[in-house]
Amino acid sequence: MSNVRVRFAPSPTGKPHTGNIRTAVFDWLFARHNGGKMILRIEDTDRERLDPTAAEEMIRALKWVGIDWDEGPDIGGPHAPYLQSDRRETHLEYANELIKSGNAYRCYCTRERLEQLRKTQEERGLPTGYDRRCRYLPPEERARYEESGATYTIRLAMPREGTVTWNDAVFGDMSWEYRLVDDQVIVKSDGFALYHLAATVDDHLMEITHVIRGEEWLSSTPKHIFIYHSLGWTPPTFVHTTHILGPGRRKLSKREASSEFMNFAAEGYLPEAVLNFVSLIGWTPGDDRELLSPHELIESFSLEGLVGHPAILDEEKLLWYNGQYIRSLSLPELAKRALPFLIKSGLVEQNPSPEKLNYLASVIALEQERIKTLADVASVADFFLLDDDKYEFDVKAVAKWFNAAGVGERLAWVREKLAALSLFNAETIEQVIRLGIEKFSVKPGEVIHPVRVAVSGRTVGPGLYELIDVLGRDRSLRRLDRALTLVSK
RNA sequence: GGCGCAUUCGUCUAGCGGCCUAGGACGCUACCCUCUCAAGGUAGAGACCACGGGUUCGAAUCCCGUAUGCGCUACCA
Repeated sequence: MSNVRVRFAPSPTGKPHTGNIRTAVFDWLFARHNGGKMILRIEDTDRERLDPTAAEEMIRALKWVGIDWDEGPDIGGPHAPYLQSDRRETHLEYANELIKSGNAYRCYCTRERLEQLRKTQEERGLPTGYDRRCRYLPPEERARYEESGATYTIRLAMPREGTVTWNDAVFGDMSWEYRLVDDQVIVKSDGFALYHLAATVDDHLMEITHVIRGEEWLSSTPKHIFIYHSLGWTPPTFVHTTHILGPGRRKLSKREASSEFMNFAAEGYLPEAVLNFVSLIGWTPGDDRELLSPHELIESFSLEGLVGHPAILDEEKLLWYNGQYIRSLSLPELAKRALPFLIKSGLVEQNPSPEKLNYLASVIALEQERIKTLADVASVADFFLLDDDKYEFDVKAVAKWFNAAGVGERLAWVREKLAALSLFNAETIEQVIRLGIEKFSVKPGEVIHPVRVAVSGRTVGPGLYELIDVLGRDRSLRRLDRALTLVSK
């Protein structure tokens, strides 16, 4: 399949949804796996729901997660335009062709009549749908409508009998009775084509070979196939992907942070982790691998691995992925990515000096295996960045370690020894602590823990010797002094 | 209501008739490592394969029914 062409066709009606992006990911992996083309098309035919910033945000989200495309509204391509509203004339052209061949017709019914119709159908427990009044309009009545200049929509004249079949790449052999399919409106009274027509025409004209889209489209595929056939075209392969659900197997609601895709970026997730995670929701490489680089994802991707049932997005697992990727990052890279989060939390100034950047790197080196998101750096390493008289002491930590007998004496002793050290590094610091343990004949923890609380304010964190080393002698001594004032005499 | 799709550990999934007394991962528990927290390592608990019928020498795997969930049923996508 070297001529594979797939398209991701979002409608710009709001913030990018995780489900949308996952579909884009599948498109992209499939295109790249086959050496085909990835096309971005913006389906903005719904002028009422249009959100002017949505397309940009979509592009930003796609780029963030690492997806690129070969043709699109931003870069053009051989099948331009890629903004669906710019293709209006083309859609109309084919709508008229459908009318000419008797596969579509103008419908003059008012919205009011349609609403009334639906209401009675619902009341009587009948299947809802258009009653095809205008399809069988007497010629003279039709002429009257035309002369009066009445507005109209264009509807598909669906076959009243027969069955349509196709092979869905995910769900396998599908078959549908045509008589159950409604005479769908394909052109609105405002002259814009509806999805069914627009997408079908564009997909064909853009030579799309595989239509990868959400399973909500499964039920309308018969309409699309009917359009393809009516126009004498060959339908593409349909690939209907199942939905991503929220906790409780409910639809991923806007309430869930994970539904809005770029929240992942804001929360400090790495794009490569998100890509890996999202790829594995509803798709499996077929083996036991969990950690796959973008390259490996592309290499392993196949339609056969697509799963036929919806999946719940498990944020705990995403967190694990993120931790894995954070630990695999080089130090400079991690520092670079964490910096914006530090700045945002006010721990680091806007344009830090090279010295500060250096210090940051050594801090992050100590915390790398302790964080799961970039945002965690701020909470876990704040004491490194706060002034020596500003970092906070954890109340419980103080209560536990500063009240024991002899703590003040040990802390003061350590303070003096550290001050006297000619060479100040993790190794010599450890020697001091060890010496203290021996001198006071106490358990290691009885020296180590109070010192840790003294210099960091808490009981958890990196190894004490490295911690003090990074903090530096002057700051450590100041902190020890500050802690001494808190120790019960 | 009609039509369609789905149903394996809490979660993501492997499985495409015998290799399954159902495998992996996240999470959970215990232990090891250790100055704490992590990370890492080891072990464990966790699924009567939704339920009921078939088909077959043999079914998680094929067929039918039921239940449940989801989707579609718009001049939204």
